[in-house]
Amino acid sequence: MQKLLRMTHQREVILDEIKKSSTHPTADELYERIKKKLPRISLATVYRNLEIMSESGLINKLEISGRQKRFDWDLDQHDHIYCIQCHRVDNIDLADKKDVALPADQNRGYKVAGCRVEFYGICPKCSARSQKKQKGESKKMACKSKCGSKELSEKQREILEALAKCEDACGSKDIAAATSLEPKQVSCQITALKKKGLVDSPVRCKYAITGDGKDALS
Amino acid sequence: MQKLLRMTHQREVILDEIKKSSTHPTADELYERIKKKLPRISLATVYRNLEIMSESGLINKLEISGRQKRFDWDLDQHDHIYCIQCHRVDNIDLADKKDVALPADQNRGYKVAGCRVEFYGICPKCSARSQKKQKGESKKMACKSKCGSKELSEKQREILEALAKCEDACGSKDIAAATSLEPKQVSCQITALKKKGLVDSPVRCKYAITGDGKDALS
DNA sequence: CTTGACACGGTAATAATTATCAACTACTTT
DNA sequence: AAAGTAGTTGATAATTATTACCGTGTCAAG
Repeated sequence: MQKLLRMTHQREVILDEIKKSSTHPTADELYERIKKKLPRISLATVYRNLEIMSESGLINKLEISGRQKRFDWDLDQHDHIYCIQCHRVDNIDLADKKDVALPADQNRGYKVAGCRVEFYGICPKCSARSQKKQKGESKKMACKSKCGSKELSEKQREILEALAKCEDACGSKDIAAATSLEPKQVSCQITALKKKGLVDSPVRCKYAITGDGKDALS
Repeated sequence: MQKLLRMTHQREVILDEIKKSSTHPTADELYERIKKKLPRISLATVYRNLEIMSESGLINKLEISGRQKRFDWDLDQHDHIYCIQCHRVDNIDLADKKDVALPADQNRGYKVAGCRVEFYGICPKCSARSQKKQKGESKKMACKSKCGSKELSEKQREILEALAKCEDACGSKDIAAATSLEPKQVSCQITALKKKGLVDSPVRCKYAITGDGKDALS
């Protein structure tokens, strides 16, 4: 029934790379690592083979809440804990998992195929990091993604540079004057910059650049 | 700390629509329903407000394995079971959930914020459906989504009719223009139609109706 | 040595979501 | 009430992660 699968060089290298990882790498992470050994490999090949290998039971595909899929060489039953900030995933071993059985009257007619228990929280690294810079409230922005909206548009950069020059907080009119942008555009961009945590508003309607904002400029 | 949020008409309607649903609708599903009441609303507004409302605790955002996010008006702690075929999500109530505590020696340094228990299986509708047509090999396609069936949705019929009128293959943009559907919807539906064999693609990115497709129209 | 199934790399397409932005509306201050 | 600021909206572009497509290449069986 199970089709024999050809063990190509690419597949060997992919499998090898997964077996080496203690974390649960994403397709993308694996691709980056594998490229060093097989510079000509295609991202599509990595995805394709991860899918094929997980279907044929050589590896496990993890579906952790709402993010990229991750792959695991450990085929034994175990559960996971993940970091809501950096999204790393670690293994956990739940001894009393069998207690979490679905009462028969609760299955709503489903043919139950399995159960996943997922813990979530903040990993050691992230809690260390957030202690360092707990001054900025930036809960969401903490490490939402590698480049998630960190990039500045031309207008935003212009505004930030203008703000960097001012010693104290200034109103959007001042900024508009300093940047040759229209006032309307300024207030719109200020909002965006505030969301990114690069600008804050110490007084109503006055804005100043934050530490992060200065960092973003350099 | 929590900013008061302005209850606009759009937000009212969105909230209202969620409260009405017994299922756990996706942003897209909500958009489709809301459009009937507010034809001018933008999909972005729906996404934006779902995010804002879940952040401010008016609704709950569900992160079920590897698919679209879903939204829930029920703020009480409860868990879910989902169908691995049609991806519907139902509530379950786990009395003995507290037994699934993470042993202190297992937390791997995480500050644990919570735990999610997810059951999965095949929902009553899907198991009924797969019994009926177990002849067809189609393992994956069995009932991948509502458009897995032989029935034509309104949109699909519209697209097929448009294609029937064209002599030669045309791109999805042309179809979108001819049908007054949004291009996104068109390409999604085209894919479904291709899988059903009612449409094929003689040239990359160009589509034409097949014999079966013509039959399906009559 | 042909044949055909499978696999590869490159790239376009897709799906879901998020970002940007100009126009607008609702609040606050005067 | 006027003026200005903050927050919202619709339209659309962009992004992220993944999958589909396609022409070419490889390998093993007949």
